[in-house]
Amino acid sequence: MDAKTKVQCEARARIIKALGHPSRVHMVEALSRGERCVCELTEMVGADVSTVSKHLSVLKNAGIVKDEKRGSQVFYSLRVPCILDFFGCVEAVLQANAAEHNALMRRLSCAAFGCRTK
Amino acid sequence: MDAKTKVQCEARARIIKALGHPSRVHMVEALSRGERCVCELTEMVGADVSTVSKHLSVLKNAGIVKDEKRGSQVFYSLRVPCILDFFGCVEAVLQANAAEHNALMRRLSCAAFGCRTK
DNA sequence: TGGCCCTTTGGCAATATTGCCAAATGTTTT
DNA sequence: AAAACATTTGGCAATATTGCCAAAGGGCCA
Repeated sequence: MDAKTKVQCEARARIIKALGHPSRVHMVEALSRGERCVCELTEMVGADVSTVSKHLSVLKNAGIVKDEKRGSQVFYSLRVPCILDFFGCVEAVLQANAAEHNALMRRLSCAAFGCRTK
Repeated sequence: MDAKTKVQCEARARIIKALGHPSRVHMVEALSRGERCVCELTEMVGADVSTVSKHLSVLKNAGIVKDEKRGSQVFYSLRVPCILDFFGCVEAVLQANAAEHNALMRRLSCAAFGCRTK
């Protein structure tokens, strides 16, 4: 793998990795519907404020969200709207997984109860 | 966060996380251009075969790729084509990051050399 | 059968991530 | 100024990820 490709893959992976956590997925999804302050996100996620703050800084360092201080609160919002394309494809993978799971279940129950397969 | 949302976010994060590694990004990108055997991917990534095999099993467990054994080789391919939408958005984030980085550099060099800003 | 590929698995040490508490910082209110 | 609130940071233990080596299948061919 040549040096340039390596740097490129690392840059991409860094961004994707930042999205790879349940709480962060949840927060990004909420942010796609509009800005939120840390307190709102904290309430939503149900973890310690400090934990949420650190999650947000991961997203911020990756360039996925931006923050804006207003008074004593900090509001976060998506920096790039297309993040949702992401989730569209994730959904497609999940559906494929579910379909396969169903097929497996069908086969298993055929094996157990002796239904006829081609 | 209610139980259903939690499960949903975990499922999504699991898939995204599987893509969050430089070697895996590289491999998925290659696979988007067609199937590849483990040996090809190994050569491409430049790591130990066992390492590559483990990366592939991460992608497979997430439902991102599928494998097919032919003779003594195993060929991997994408299971869901839209994975590329992913990279499209990642690219957008990278560009936003680069733009911001440039703006920062401009400001810094103004500060250092005293150019005029509005 | 024996030897040679291709691939996966087990094991392990190095490293990174996560989440909480406590404490620090900055802001608004009393 | 003190109290109350919103957020970030430092520290730390628990956990997960990563990558190599060694070893274990399977398949192919002489």
